[in-house]
Amino acid sequence: MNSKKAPSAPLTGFGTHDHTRCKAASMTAAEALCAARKLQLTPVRKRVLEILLEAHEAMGAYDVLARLAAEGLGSKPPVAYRALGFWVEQGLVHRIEKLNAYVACAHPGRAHDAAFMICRDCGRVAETESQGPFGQSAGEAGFQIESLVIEAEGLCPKCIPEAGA
Amino acid sequence: MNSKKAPSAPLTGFGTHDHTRCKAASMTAAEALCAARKLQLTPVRKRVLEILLEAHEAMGAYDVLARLAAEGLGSKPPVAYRALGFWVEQGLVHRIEKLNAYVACAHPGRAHDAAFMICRDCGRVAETESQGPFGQSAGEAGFQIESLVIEAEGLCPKCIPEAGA
DNA sequence: GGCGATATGTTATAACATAACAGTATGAGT
DNA sequence: ACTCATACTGTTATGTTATAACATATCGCC
Repeated sequence: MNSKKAPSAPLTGFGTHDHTRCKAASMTAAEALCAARKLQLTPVRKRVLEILLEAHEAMGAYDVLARLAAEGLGSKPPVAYRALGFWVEQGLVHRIEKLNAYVACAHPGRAHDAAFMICRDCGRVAETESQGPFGQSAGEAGFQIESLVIEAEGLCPKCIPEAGA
Repeated sequence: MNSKKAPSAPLTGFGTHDHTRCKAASMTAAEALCAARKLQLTPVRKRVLEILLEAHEAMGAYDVLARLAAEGLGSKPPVAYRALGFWVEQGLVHRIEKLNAYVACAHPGRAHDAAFMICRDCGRVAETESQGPFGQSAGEAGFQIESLVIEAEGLCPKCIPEAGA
């Protein structure tokens, strides 16, 4: 009985917000970042980030690719994977392992370990920041953490029976 | 310059231990669990769990399948995926999202949210328990968590230059 | 011994990802 | 301007992971 409803308004968190502004802010952050790190903000890269920001949702690599292809910007998987990989490296896009999907970072410009809440009903994804899930145990084990995946699956406020809208 | 060395001794954590005993204990736990929940411990299911316990390492579904096939226990992907899915549902096997792989639970019989440390050099995986990575934020957001993925990638003690063996 | 439920066997294909190499653009140094 | 090195994109081909759908078998129960 999953509703599989499409989001009625674009959102990445579970609340709404001024999306035009957030998109513009992210693109500005991307430009600044590329300039600072002497990286090329090429048409494919730029467009891939825009696509994710416009969707404001987690998208599969092939979904991104389809949009690129529709615009004549590359039609083969490596084109999409390379651009996505570029942004993931730069921290402006996160990969959601549980979904094999990619989402634009909600906090560009700030270094952070992202944590995600994934609604199994509507599919929306909200990004928050991690609270250091390993406590002392990684340090005690002598393990040197380089990257972190934190993803919760469950029901978002709108999809919880009763409590939802 | 990654060494890609195979583990010299079987281990799931980064330390060694009495593996024969841990395997037997897990199989006993599995039998008890199936009896308690009135689930069938069929040959395929049993063998899949044994394979993971013997490997004592994260294995891909197709690796598990290859071993099943070698023993005449099923040669097509769904056979392996179903048995793995069964154990994941029962909590005796965890899926490592970052590796698309499966590993026998190191703490069978205890309900827990698992967290993993994955060495990017030697590929070994250690299981610990989670510290609740979302703090208040999931509750505040009204998100109802049903399952949790926590995976750190980095260097295990043996693979850290200087500090290692 | 027939029925429902559960599990396995099998075919086929979907979905996700990358290796390898060819071509193109850009920028630095001369 | 020329040439070289570097970085990016285009393309082919293939590898890897996963599941839908349906057929067959097995088991417990009445």
